[in-house]
Amino acid sequence: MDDLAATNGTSATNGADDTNGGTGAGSPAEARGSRAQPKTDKSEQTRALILETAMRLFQERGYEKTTMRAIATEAGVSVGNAYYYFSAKEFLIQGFYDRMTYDHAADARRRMAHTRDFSERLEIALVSWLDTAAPYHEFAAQFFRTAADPNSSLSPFSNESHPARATAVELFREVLQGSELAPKLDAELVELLPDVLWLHLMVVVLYWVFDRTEDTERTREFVRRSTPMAARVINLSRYRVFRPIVRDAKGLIQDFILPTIGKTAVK
Amino acid sequence: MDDLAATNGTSATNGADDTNGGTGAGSPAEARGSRAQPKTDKSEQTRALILETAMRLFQERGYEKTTMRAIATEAGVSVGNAYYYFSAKEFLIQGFYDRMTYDHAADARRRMAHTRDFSERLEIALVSWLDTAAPYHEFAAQFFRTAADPNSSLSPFSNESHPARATAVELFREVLQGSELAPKLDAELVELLPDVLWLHLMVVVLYWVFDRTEDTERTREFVRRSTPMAARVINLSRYRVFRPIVRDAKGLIQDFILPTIGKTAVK
DNA sequence: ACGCACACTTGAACGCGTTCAGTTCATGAC
DNA sequence: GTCATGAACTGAACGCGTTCAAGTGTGCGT
Repeated sequence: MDDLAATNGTSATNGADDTNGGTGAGSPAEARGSRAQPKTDKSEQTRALILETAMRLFQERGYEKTTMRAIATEAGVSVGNAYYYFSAKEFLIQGFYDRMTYDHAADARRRMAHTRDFSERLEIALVSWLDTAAPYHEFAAQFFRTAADPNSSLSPFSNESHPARATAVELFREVLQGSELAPKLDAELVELLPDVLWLHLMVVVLYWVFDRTEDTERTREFVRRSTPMAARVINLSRYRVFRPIVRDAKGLIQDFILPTIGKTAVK
Repeated sequence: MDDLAATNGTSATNGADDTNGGTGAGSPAEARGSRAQPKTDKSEQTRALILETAMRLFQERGYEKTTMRAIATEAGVSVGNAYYYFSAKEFLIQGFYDRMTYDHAADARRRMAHTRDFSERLEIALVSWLDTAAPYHEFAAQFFRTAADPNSSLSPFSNESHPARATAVELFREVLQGSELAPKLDAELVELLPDVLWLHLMVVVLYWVFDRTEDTERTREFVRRSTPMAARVINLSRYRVFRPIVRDAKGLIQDFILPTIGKTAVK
């Protein structure tokens, strides 16, 4: 946990969506999470220091109980300075979220390398998320509340940019592509599935957030049970009987789900 | 909109879940949304006045921009008094939510009375919700954020009591029971489906909250498309080929979904 | 009539997230 | 060197949700 946000950085974070893109017709002069580009090393260090301190305090006391004043004091800066780097408290979560997504993807890749069984790979990917997120379960609830705000840039859906989602979807593409199932499916479905599997993860996350059992054992059981079923449904989709219903489902996903999470429908 | 919360009351709201039930093992001494039972008429009037004022201001300015001070001033009471009736700002939403659920159920029943086609009845129920909720779309986002907090009693899941959910589930039971489909399904499925259909509504609500199109046209299109598909899936479940997968799905729902939303699994 | 209990009401005060007018500091131009 | 520019930083102040010690009223027992 100490290494969280240790590599401060722009990693794969923001590109150049400031100059054009979504900002045009949106709400006027909406403040972004932080400054566009750091000018100095020192700046970058301060930013990292604040983020690190915040993460530590969040874990120690929870999100709501950690005050901006406490973060600033503990980091040895002023409140105003913290706001210079993170334009609101919730943007501190953004850094945390990006980092965790990255860690999860790395861990899942490592763990599922040994098998080509789709169901197993999917389960590994999901369980890996639960393990990665475990230390933060306590304050995840409070942070989830923020993420559920459609106006917040923290929402897992929409709000252009947010490369964390792309990272996660990419992981699920690999879950599928690395399995023996992928070659058996038609190309269009292979194209669609990663996003659907990511949605599966979102459902698991939702379940996890509300899970009050020891070590979130209930969610883990849920994953163990739901994963083979998902695999079975996908597998069955190859058969003729299911053709029409699969077609409908694909249409629904293409027209209504993907656009919502910021993809243009496959033409 | 003027008539919202006009009939102040306990309508079908709380019964007698104060004396026993869920409070036992829960968090210690958690404050309930308001006092248990009103002692006087005047009390009831004041409460209604505050709720009415709050709802009006929420619609005029949005949830966050409406301050407790403004509500109190506008209603001609003190801030403290507002807190005497609603122990937090979010509990004002509770009143709003209860009321809307009730209105929705009444409207949906009226509208679907003329048909016995399941798909049509389901669509009517969903569209009815969209129509009922339409005036509040603007501030629903902010209120949804609150509802997503697992610790909040506003969460649509869990948190025992909350008769609003029971009302909604009951509506979907009628959607099914009043259709020609119900007699064709096995009893167990008929038992399960209302809750699943309610989940369907929750998905629609989620979609709706994020919907920025004019008159939430996109969500309406989503309902038009997803409803027949849901009907088809349920209809197909009767056939032999699907027997094993339906069994699995039922198991998953019984063991993992229903308990989460406060039902004991059907034995 | 008295007083007592308790529902009801008040508004100042607390701690918080956030803002902003200002100060410090580093860097490049001359 | 010195000075201008703007990034980096400061902390008092604002508005908010919420709390609480203290009031006011009302009905009931005696």
